[in-house]
Amino acid sequence: MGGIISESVIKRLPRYYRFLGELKAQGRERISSRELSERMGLTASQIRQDLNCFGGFGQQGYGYNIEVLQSEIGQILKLDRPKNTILIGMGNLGRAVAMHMNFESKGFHLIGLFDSKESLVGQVVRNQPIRSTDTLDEFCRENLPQVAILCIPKEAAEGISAQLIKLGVKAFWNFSHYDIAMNHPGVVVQNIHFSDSLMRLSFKMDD
Amino acid sequence: MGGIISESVIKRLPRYYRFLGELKAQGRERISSRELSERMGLTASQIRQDLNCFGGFGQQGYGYNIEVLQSEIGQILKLDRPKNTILIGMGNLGRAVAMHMNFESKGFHLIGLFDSKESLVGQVVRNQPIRSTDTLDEFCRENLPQVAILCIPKEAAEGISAQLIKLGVKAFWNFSHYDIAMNHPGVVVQNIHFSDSLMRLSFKMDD
DNA sequence: TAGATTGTTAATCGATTAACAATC
DNA sequence: TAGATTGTTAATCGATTAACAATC
Repeated sequence: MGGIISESVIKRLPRYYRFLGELKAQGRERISSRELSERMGLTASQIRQDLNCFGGFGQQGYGYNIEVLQSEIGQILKLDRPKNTILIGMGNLGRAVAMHMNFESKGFHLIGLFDSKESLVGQVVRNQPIRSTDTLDEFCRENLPQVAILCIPKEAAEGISAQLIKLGVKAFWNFSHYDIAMNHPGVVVQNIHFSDSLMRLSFKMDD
Repeated sequence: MGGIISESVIKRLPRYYRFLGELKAQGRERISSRELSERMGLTASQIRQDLNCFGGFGQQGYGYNIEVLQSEIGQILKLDRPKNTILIGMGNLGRAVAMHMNFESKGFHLIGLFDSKESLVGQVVRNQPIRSTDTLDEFCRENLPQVAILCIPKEAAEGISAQLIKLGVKAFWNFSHYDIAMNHPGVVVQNIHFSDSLMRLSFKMDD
């Protein structure tokens, strides 16, 4: 409890959070590790092991209170903490990410949108003006974003990420193929690599 | 060699493919497992183990020929095989996926775009008309897509995926939170769950 | 109390790393 | 040939599963 949490456990936490949210929405009050395991396609053992990395949230003979457990996991995931966030790159992908995601429910406050293309600057997306990347330094010094979402090509990502790290950005949601984590150890990164996912899909298809 | 490949190995294959592609683009001809391991942040042992799941692509005392190895991995990933693909859901996300992805280079031929919203039907994206989901059955019987990309909400995904599986779709690239794999064992699925990734990012941020 | 189900320890399984003989 | 580096076997490490005493 409280020690270093393995990547395997971290990967499963958001899924627990989602499943518990659904159960809560269905009006369910309690659930056993066995029933949850059947719904999620895991073993009951694994669920109990995972949860006990963080504390004893259950009760013998009863199981887990769904609302309490979901809320606990939400706190473990720090979804309640406000995280000032900027998004760089307002092409198709950046636009979709900006419009599509429910950032606020996870504590990510989207405070700035940026693009280097002058023709996009000034356009309004999600009630926010697209700003020029020329103003990035100034904006960051004033607003101290902690998180940056990179929807830019690999070549641009190298420079921008170095710049942002200097300006105090500590976490990246990275849609580019530039390997931030490799080049800047200590920074927190989650990658979304569409093409890797597509290739794995291709691999798994029948012969 | 040729046996069952573990998920851990499958996850790394696209990354090998990408790194080798870059080395090739740089004009490099050969590389040792040691040098590749340093560039990728892995151990040389792991690389050799991974590759030897599929065959002996290297040569003692020399290393690996970059072009040959990349091409071999491409074949292992079946990127050369044509895969007729449809995309369901042309909201912000579907649009971005349709415009942004370089499908063709991985063998995915995008042959149809669909949405249930009548106001979108007829619009042209990426040189293709958006079709009504009412015409899905007919279209699939005529064109036999093997892959479907789902950019629709959870509620819609349940029905659409069942429908598509009946129509012979064998693989899904799933952006929804509906758990296709769980409900339809035997079907091939790769999920992209943005919000799970965001939650993991949140978790990893400093306290 | 009896039944259920947790928290936790021990056993198993699989993946990663190390070592080294084979060989280019 | 000597040096380099693979392919592969053995050792280690970590994650998953099983088992069960604790306890609600």
